[in-house]
Amino acid sequence: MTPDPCPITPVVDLVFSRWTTPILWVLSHHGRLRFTEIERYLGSVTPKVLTERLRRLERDGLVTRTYHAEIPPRVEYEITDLGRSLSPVFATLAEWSDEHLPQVHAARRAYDDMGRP
Amino acid sequence: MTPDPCPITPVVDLVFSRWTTPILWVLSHHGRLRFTEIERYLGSVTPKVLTERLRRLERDGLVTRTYHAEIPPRVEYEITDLGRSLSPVFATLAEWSDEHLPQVHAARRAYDDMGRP
DNA sequence: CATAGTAGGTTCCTAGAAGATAGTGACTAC
DNA sequence: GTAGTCACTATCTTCTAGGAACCTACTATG
Repeated sequence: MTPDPCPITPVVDLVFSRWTTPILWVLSHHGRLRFTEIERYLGSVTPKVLTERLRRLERDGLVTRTYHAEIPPRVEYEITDLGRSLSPVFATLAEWSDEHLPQVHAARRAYDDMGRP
Repeated sequence: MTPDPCPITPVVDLVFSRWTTPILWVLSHHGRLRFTEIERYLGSVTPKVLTERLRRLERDGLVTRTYHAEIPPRVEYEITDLGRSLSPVFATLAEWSDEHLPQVHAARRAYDDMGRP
């Protein structure tokens, strides 16, 4: 009984699952990066999760993975045109954030101060 | 060591956690709704999770909750102006979806067909 | 009188995802 | 021969979303 499901749910699952936006962000701002470089930029992600996310982004066509069979191995990740096409979405979101995020924080303070000790 | 964290992460956590977009969607398209009406529109959400999400949206100032002390009780939820201000974000996202989602599906098919049996 | 139904939840329990920790292979530098 | 590099995997623990059942306080039905 879902007569009117939200039409953007598929995109939300695609683009806004955990770690995907930070990964796309660093790749779009620093170009081609190696695994450990992404890891360092993100700061707190574990290799297991980062591998999972990158594999998924690769499968979805948002990043490319280039493996160089050297010792030690070298793998480079790069954002694709499809991934870059998301930038208007991120821009709109950043704009909303600048304009309205303070209101959210104010609402939270008001809610927390109201009879919930 | 996060010299350049993704600036939209706070908004992503706010707006794109599980069930929040569908909830905002039905509230923006059907106006003032009761708990069970939202439940029916979403179809597969459990009351526990729906309560949690609505409380959080209320705290963040994106929806209002109006309690009528009747028997049986009646509670109405409505989207706020702050919540409505997100519609450009959703519109950009819907647009991207229309234009690029097929490419994502094509990328997935290509990836799955390529040597991963 | 005894069920059954109603609205808006809560309580308890389980399954799956995220996260923390340690290890691997094949080399190089000290 | 010990330590370090890189891109991961393997294993364990925690955390959260989800499922099923129950609650209050009433009304309507048989």
